[in-house]
Amino acid sequence: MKDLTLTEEMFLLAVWKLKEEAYGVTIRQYVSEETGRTYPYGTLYSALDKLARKGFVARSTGDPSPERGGRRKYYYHITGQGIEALRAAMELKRLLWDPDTETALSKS
Amino acid sequence: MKDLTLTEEMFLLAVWKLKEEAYGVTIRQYVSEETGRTYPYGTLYSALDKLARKGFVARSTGDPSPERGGRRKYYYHITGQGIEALRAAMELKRLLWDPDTETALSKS
DNA sequence: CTATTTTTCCGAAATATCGTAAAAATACTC
DNA sequence: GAGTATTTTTACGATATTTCGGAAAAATAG
Repeated sequence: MKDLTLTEEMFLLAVWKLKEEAYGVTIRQYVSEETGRTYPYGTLYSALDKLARKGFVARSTGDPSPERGGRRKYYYHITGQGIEALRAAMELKRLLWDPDTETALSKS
Repeated sequence: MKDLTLTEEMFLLAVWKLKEEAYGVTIRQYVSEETGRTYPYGTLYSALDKLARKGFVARSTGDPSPERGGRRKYYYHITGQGIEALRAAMELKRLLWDPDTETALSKS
């Protein structure tokens, strides 16, 4: 099972959070707002590609009827596997982060 | 402000958790147990080096009086900056992960 | 045809990870 | 103290992976 990169994790969370509205631009904007860091499109789409290839997101073509023209959007949806990966990653971090958790060594 | 890699985050958490007992071998073992993944020493020490250079951990020479000989240990301690970095990273993740949190876009 | 929005492309540069043999430092034994 | 066993760290080239930039292309409405 491949791990999630930090940025992958970030973008995956964004996809998850944005639900029906997750496409390139909104994802980028969302991550930018939350992290204070703006990623170039190269990074964004490359990460989304990797997520798709790992089966953590799926892509669907958007309806071609926006407000003022412009290229068709591709929406991203988190998959079951994606949710699972996210949940596992978060679980691990929470476990480690939780101050009450004993370490294996501290029990000696 | 440099970000933490996923593995860096991992090792930093381990250092933090192991407190006075954090040196190469215990760190490696701890991470291995928690994640189910064993990192080679190259990866381990390279990550610790980077953490040290970023000021997130400090290194101190251990007392040379173990049980059965062997090279001197170098203990790692998390620094204030390290704690701050960890806290920030965790905070962000918790925020994003928390299902109740509204997205900027969902408020429209 | 023009304006607009979104995605793609792609090589270069930066980083991360691997593996493992070797070196260093120390205690123990006689 | 010399040799041996033990523990831990270091070194480092080779791979692999990520990230960057941003101009260009695609798709669409007016």
